[in-house]
Amino acid sequence: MTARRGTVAERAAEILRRRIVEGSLLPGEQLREEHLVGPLGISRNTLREAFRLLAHDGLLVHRLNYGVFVRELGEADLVDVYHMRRLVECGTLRLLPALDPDELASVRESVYDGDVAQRREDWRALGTANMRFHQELVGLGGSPHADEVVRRLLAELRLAFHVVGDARKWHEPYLARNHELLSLLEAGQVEQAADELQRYLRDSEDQLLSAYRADSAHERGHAIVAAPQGIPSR
Amino acid sequence: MTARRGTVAERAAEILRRRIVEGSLLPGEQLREEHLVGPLGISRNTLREAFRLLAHDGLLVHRLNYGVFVRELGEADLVDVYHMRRLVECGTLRLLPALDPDELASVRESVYDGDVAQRREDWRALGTANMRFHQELVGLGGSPHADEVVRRLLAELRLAFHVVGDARKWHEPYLARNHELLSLLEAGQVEQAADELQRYLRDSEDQLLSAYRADSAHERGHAIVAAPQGIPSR
DNA sequence: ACCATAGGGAGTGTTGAACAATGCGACAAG
DNA sequence: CTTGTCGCATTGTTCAACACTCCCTATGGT
Repeated sequence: MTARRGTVAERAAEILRRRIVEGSLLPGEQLREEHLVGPLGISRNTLREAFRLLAHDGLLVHRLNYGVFVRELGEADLVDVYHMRRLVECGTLRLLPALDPDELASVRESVYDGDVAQRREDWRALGTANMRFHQELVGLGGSPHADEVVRRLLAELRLAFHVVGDARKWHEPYLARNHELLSLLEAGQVEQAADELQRYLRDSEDQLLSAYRADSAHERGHAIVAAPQGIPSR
Repeated sequence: MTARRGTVAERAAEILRRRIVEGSLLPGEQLREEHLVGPLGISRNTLREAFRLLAHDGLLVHRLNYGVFVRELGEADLVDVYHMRRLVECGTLRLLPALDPDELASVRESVYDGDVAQRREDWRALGTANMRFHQELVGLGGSPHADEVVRRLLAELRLAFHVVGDARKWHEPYLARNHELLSLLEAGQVEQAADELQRYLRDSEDQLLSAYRADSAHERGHAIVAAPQGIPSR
């Protein structure tokens, strides 16, 4: 019947992860244990274990004795995610040794998946392919730790992408740059690839951040951010 | 009574973490639930939660339906840890903006702690101070993700240090280099500091790896190791 | 001696219910 | 508008029992 590899908690976590990534569960939303135990068909203890797995990926946050909530990414979080991505992704490329052409197979494949998605106008798939591209890029380094960190960073990023919506706008412009990065790697020019990736990530960050600011600007109607001290609020 | 902040599971995890770091629990050793539930005075579910926390830090590994074990670091793991440390620590230093002298306070303090420990010939404390030095170094970058990653890496390293024993030999030579790094930072020469840290970490890795090889050489009678071609190290 | 294979058993995985502990929010008082 | 208190909903933790899986060993065949 259902896939039976891994523990029940892992499978439950996978279901919840999908709901979060696809937007069925929105950032800030609370996940109540009693409301999920029934539909998922698992016990409370197992559900709590699934919560921990997702919290470990940064998708959920625990508030002691109050509940678990879908993580909300603030601007500072976004900046940190991109800071870390530049550190790990660019650093990995820079330290890359000469690589056989077939080592690039999985990278090439993810770019190809992006092409297909674009032709099909399947923007969600394009986003997924784009994420996988970066994952495979880091995978070239062969470092389990780096893989793990990037996996986590990309998972968090999906929270942000969902806030600003419109997957096409965010991912389509970068498909061409993925091609360019791939070409540079195939030519063995890792330094230039790293530099290009640096610009790439900075552009992506800028774009996302300005969208974030525009979004939060018209969203808060009253909550003035830093009310000047001493002045009566009305 | 006992400190009551945080959950019971977190406190239990802290106890176990200390036992692992201090060597009361050796790498490869199995932690059986029934044998720990009593002495820790907690229930099985809570203990399992503590296990998850430590597994997340890389100190324990789960084997499905078989048990949890204290993580054993192989050579490949060590290489990966240092690879990642160079990526994050050196990268952080390189991207550091001009910093106020008092931002270096905590770094200075950790170096000072190392001096004190050396005078007292408390080699365990010297090791701790050394670890904290690197943690504070990365802390200068102000990146929560980087902090978290380095915390994890250093926790794993303690496993390796315990295997080869003799804390003095591993930490004392680096105290002077900590001073040098601090001086470079105080002078605002972040690039040179990053370069020095690069050499620093490479030396540390080499030293630890050769000790590892010497150790495993007379320990294994037959099990030939397939030379781990994991991380491209140079 | 070597390899494959079928139990046995130890220990984890999961459940469900019960009780304890705590933070939140509403309401009341200054 | 702030401060303080109280009730309650929700989580934190415990406990006992059962189901399930994998490791190990012994058995049999070659």
